[in-house]
Amino acid sequence: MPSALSTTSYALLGLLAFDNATSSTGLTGYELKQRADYTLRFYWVSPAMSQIYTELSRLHRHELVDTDEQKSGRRTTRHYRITAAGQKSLSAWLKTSDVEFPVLKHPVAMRLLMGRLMQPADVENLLDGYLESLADRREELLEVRTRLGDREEVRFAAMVADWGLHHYESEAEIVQKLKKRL
Amino acid sequence: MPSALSTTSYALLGLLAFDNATSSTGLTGYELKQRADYTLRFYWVSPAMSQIYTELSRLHRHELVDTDEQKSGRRTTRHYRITAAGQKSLSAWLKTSDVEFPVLKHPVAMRLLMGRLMQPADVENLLDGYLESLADRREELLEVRTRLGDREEVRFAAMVADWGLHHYESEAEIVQKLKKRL
DNA sequence: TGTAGCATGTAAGCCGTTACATGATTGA
DNA sequence: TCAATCATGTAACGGCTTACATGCTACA
Repeated sequence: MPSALSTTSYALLGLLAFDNATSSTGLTGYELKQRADYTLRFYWVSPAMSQIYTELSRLHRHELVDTDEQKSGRRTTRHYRITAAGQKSLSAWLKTSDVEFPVLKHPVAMRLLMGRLMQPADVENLLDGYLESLADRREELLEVRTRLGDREEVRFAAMVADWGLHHYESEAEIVQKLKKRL
Repeated sequence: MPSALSTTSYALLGLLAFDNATSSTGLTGYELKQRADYTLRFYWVSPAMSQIYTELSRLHRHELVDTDEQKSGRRTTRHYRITAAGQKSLSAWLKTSDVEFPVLKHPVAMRLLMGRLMQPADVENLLDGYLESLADRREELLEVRTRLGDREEVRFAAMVADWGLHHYESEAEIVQKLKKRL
C-alpha cells in the first residue's frame, strides 16, 4: 500500500467507487469532469480536464482503476472502473486519522482586511459583489440538493450539500452584518 | 502597471502597507511570516518562509518595496518598506472588480461525501475530530480578536476576525446537526 | 556550551492551471 | 456544413511546499 496519492486523486477514486455501486461500464475522463463539476467543486475543487487525465493515468499505473478501451477510427475512448485494490486503498485512506483542517482562500476577506486603503464605497461594492455571487452559488448548489432528494444511496451527498448551503447562508448573514458595521 | 502579481504577493504588500502606517523601519521576512501566521492564515494561507523571501525579491524587483540592509558579520538583514509605487499598485489591485469566489478545500466534507464507504463509528469520529480542531482554531482566532480590541486602526482586521469566528461557529453548528442525522 | 529564536536563502519537486493540438459524433 | 458536444492528451509554467544549508545573538 504505497499510497502517496493526493486528495484529489482519492476524490476521483471516490466518484468511481460511487459509479461502480450503480452498475455501469465505468466513466470516461470527460464524464468524471462533469461529476466533479456537479459536486466536488463546492467542497474541494473541480480539477482541469488535463489533470483528470493525469490522475487517471496515475491511478491506472497503481492499478487502482482498470480501463475498458473502445477504439473508433484513430481515437480511443477509455471507460474507467475502480478495482478491488482501489476500493481497499480508498477505504484505508478514509480511515486515516489525520484529516487536515480545511483551507479557505477568501479573496473577499483578504481585501476587507485592507479596508483602510479603500474608499468606503469600494468596500461596500466589494461586499455587495460577494453577496451576489454567493446567491448565485447557493442557487447552483440548491439545484444539486433538490435533485438528490432523499434517496438512501445519496444520503451522504445530500448531507454535504446541506452543509454547503448552510455555509453559504452563514456567509450571507455575516456579510450583511458587516455591511451595517461599515 | 504590469501587475501579474499573485494574491499572496498583494497580501504581503498589504501587511507592509499596514506596518508603514505605524512608523517603523520596516519588516524583515521573518517578521512578515509572524504577521502572516497571526492573521492571514485564517482567511488565506500563511506562506512558507521560503516563499516569503521569494515574493519579497519579486516585489523588490518590481520596485513595490524598498529595502534597508544591515550587515553584521557575513549576514545581511533586510528590512522592507512599501514604496509609493507599491501603495499605488496595491490600491489599484483593491479596486479591481473581478474578485474571485472563495475556494474551500474541505477534507472533512470530502470524506463525509464518501460516508457510505465508512463504518458509522468512523464517520462519527471524523466529525468529532473536526469539532475538536474547530474549537482549537476558534480559540486561536478569538485570542487574535481579543488583542485587536476596538482600536480604530485595526477596525477592519477586527471585522475580518469576527467574520472568521462566525464561520467557525457556523461550522460547529452544522456539524452538530449532521451528527444527529447520522 | 548548547539550544532556542532570529534571519536568509537555494533546490527539488508536486499539484494544478492555461494554452495548444487533435479527432469523432450529433443535430440544426 | 457548421457548431456544439464528446473525448483525449502534451507542453509550459506558476505557486507553493519540504528539505537542506548557513550564520548570528541571547541566555540558561
